Amino acid sequence: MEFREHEAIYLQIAAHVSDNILTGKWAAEQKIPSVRELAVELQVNPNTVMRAYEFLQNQQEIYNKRGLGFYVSANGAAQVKAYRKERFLQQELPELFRTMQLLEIGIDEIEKQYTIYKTGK
Amino acid sequence: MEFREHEAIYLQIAAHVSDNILTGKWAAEQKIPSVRELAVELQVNPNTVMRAYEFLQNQQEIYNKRGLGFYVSANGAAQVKAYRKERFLQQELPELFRTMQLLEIGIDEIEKQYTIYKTGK
Amino acid sequence: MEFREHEAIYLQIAAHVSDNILTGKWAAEQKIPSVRELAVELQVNPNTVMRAYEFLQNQQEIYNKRGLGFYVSANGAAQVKAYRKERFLQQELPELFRTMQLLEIGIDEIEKQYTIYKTGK
Amino acid sequence: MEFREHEAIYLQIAAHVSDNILTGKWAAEQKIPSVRELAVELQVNPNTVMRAYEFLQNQQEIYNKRGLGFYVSANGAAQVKAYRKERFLQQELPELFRTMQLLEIGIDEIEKQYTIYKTGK
DNA sequence: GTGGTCTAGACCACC
DNA sequence: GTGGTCTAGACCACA
Repeated sequence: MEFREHEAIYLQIAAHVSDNILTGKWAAEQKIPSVRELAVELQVNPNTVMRAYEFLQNQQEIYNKRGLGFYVSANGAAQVKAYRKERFLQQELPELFRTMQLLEIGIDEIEKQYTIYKTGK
Repeated sequence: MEFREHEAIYLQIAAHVSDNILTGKWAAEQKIPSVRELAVELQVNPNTVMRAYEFLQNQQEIYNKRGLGFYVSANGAAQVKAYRKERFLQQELPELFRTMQLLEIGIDEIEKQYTIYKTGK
Repeated sequence: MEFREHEAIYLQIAAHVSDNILTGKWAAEQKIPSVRELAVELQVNPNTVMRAYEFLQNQQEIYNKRGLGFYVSANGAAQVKAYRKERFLQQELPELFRTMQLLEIGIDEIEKQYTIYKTGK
Repeated sequence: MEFREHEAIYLQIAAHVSDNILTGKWAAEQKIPSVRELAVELQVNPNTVMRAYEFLQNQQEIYNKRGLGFYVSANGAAQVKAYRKERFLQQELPELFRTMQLLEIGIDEIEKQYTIYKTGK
């Protein structure tokens, strides 16, 4: 996995884990990779993975069973989805619209690109 | 002007100046506020404004006339716009689409929000 | 290290680092001294070293690993060399020739001085 | 006339005037353009031209007749030439040789470029 | 430990 | 007046 330059690595890891929970790849109550495992896989310092897990624990997407590891929360996926949807509609979208206006890009252009995106996959 | 917590102030200033160039508020070949002026206006240290100007100079949006101050590049607005449009279409939009897919949000939802946004203004 | 009067210190530091990369003293992918270390060694403010490193990063001679330090770019030396060679041939040399003409100095004089230089070392 | 970015304008003007004296375009004891004339021609502030003239006066390449203007010194050309030749041999050339060594450029390459330069003109 | 940002204040060359 | 550089010192996020 390669990391973007300008975002903290632990946040990128958290997002990555979040994605796996959201898509159901890691189901509720299921154990996720140990800190060390993931650290080796991603070639980062274990502390950094730990920080990502702590972050997700604070958001109650995952929880810790002492001595066993981290597990996906019962309603993990739902929670993540609700949280991110909220943020998407309240923050990201308005920002997008502002940018569009500044760059004089119409909603039709977005639709066009969307079609391209969907067919291109 | 108020600054967001998580982004470097000098980058926010640069973005602000960039916007003014993009919208044509500051036309090509026109002088922009001096480092000291803007520093007073924004209530930050002159060094911070200086960093923002350096950044924009590197991107060739503005240039310096020795002893006179900073000026908007001849094709400043066009350049900024082309650069940002490119980035928007190549990077931000695909990312947006990926998020939409993940959150199961359709293009119709975007259109709906867009209408709300436009009428709300 | 002593600094010339008329050139910004941070540029002299950058040139110094560049030389070390060019000569292969600091090999590709190798860590270079931390900002603080070099600041102590050169007896300058850390900010000044930081500016030098920023400059070199912009030129893609070095890059930053978050939390770890600055590293020589993969093709750092090659890039520096190509860049400087280009500049030498395209800019410095023609300027030299113009000066020679103006001062009525022939190529033979250059050769003579070159011999002196090489033997004198 | 266009000015290089990184060198003080008044020094570039001085060099330009010096060239004219050196080549004999402006002969000894002959009047050179007035400060204002040159300022208009070069589109710079008269103060800047004045500074260049002061600089040349210090080097005794030109002198001032009060109320009349600036004149090329009796032995202006000779003086300029001697001064610049000295600097060329003592400073510029050794620097050049050092660069050549660093970039692994031999004297033969210089000769080759010189031939190209001379025939190209 | 690493870089990154910011402030305050100073001094300078240049136009 | 303009930018440009430098220092000292602080605080922060990140690995």
